Amino acid sequence: MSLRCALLALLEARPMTGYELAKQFDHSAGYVWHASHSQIYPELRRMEEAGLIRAAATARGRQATKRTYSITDEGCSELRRWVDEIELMTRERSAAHLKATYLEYASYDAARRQFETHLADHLRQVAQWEAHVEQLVRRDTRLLRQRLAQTPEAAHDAIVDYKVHVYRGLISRAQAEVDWAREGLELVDRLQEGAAAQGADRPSVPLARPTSATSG
Amino acid sequence: MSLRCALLALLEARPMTGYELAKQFDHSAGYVWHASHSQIYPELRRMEEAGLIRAAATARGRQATKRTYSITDEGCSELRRWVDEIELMTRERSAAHLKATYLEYASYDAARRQFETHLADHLRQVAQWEAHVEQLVRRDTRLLRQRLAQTPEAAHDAIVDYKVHVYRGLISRAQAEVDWAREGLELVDRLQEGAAAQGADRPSVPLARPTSATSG
DNA sequence: ACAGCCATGTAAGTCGTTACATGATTGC
DNA sequence: GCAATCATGTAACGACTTACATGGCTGT
Repeated sequence: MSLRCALLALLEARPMTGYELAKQFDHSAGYVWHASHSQIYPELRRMEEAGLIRAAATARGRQATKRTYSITDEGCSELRRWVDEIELMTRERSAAHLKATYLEYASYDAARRQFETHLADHLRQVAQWEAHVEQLVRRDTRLLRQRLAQTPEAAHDAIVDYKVHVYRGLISRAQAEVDWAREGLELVDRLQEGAAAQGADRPSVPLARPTSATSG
Repeated sequence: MSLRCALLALLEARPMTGYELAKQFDHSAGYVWHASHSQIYPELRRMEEAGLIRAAATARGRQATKRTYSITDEGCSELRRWVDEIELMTRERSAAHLKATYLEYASYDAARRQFETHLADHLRQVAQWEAHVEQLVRRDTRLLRQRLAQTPEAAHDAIVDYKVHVYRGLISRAQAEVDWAREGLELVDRLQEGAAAQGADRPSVPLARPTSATSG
């Protein structure tokens, strides 16, 4: 449902081709919900079949056709229905945190690399989102301008403020990840220093322990 | 790979049945990586086939058999390989944030309910994780005691500290979500007050706009 | 006898990824 | 002519969800 409604929301701003939609998922929309073109094209077909969007097909060359989708009234209703419905929380599933739980099996270097990567990734995200927030407050992304242009001025603050609030939220969450990674690096240093007497390259957790019976 | 390695890590502490593993995913392990029994049972079979774990089958009644799995040397190697490998960041995909981006289409009440649910969900998570951290620092979860019992004392700090660090990290991230939800509620209030002159129940974003051509 | 937990599975369907595959248009 | 970008798809696979389905054991 999320991909479907993300597409509806984008098309509410202006009609677009699948290709243009896919590109939006490489920035703006994709900063909060990622999707690849191989997922988008079939979904658009299903949405068209469901009457949520309508395609205007134009010929390109002799075989190819370009399909420009626009939202229908039914699509708008669906969008409204979706935003009014409360979104249930998904269960936690963080590969990075899962792995970090078991870093005692890793070498200190591997543990450090893990946190360094995490740090770099989230710093990059913070920068990206911060740039986007700046664009939003200046109201100068193409899509936002189009959306504002077709909306009474009384609604402009709401449109902008909700988006700014979302990206600021993502920034503080990512900032929490940045801090976590930095503290992780300090932790690895501390653990390695603490174990310096032994001079081991990793905490001495045995690889294969005596299992009850090594039969079979 | 994450589910597989989460299972391996659990079995490294002690042999368990699929049922016991599934229960671990309702607490501890499940606090960072959730999985249901219908996912766990087939995965265990595949892991057994791959030689990562070994099952000890015991009869229950005339038809049923109980399978207690333990990790093999190969499984331990796989676990080591996994922790030493860096975990790539997954692309952002947050349904709550996506929806919040488009709350201008929702009524103020719906927007408020959205943030209230988000707030409640994450407060619950914070409480859960904080309780778990306390257990970890006191070193009194069954699994942790078993893991420590079979490990040289020099490694105990690493085992505990990495886990504590993970859950503290999840707590600050969840705390960021809590703050975000609270600020969201304030934002809705502010927007509604700002629009009070009009007395509308939601920002005046038209449901169905004039599409280029309402043909078909 | 019944409830509640222990224990194990399957089936259908959704969602998402990676890789494969093709062709058109624009600008240099 | 070539590269970049525009444009649209399919196929195979893997991950996950929800629902269905069964049976055993323990204590009251």
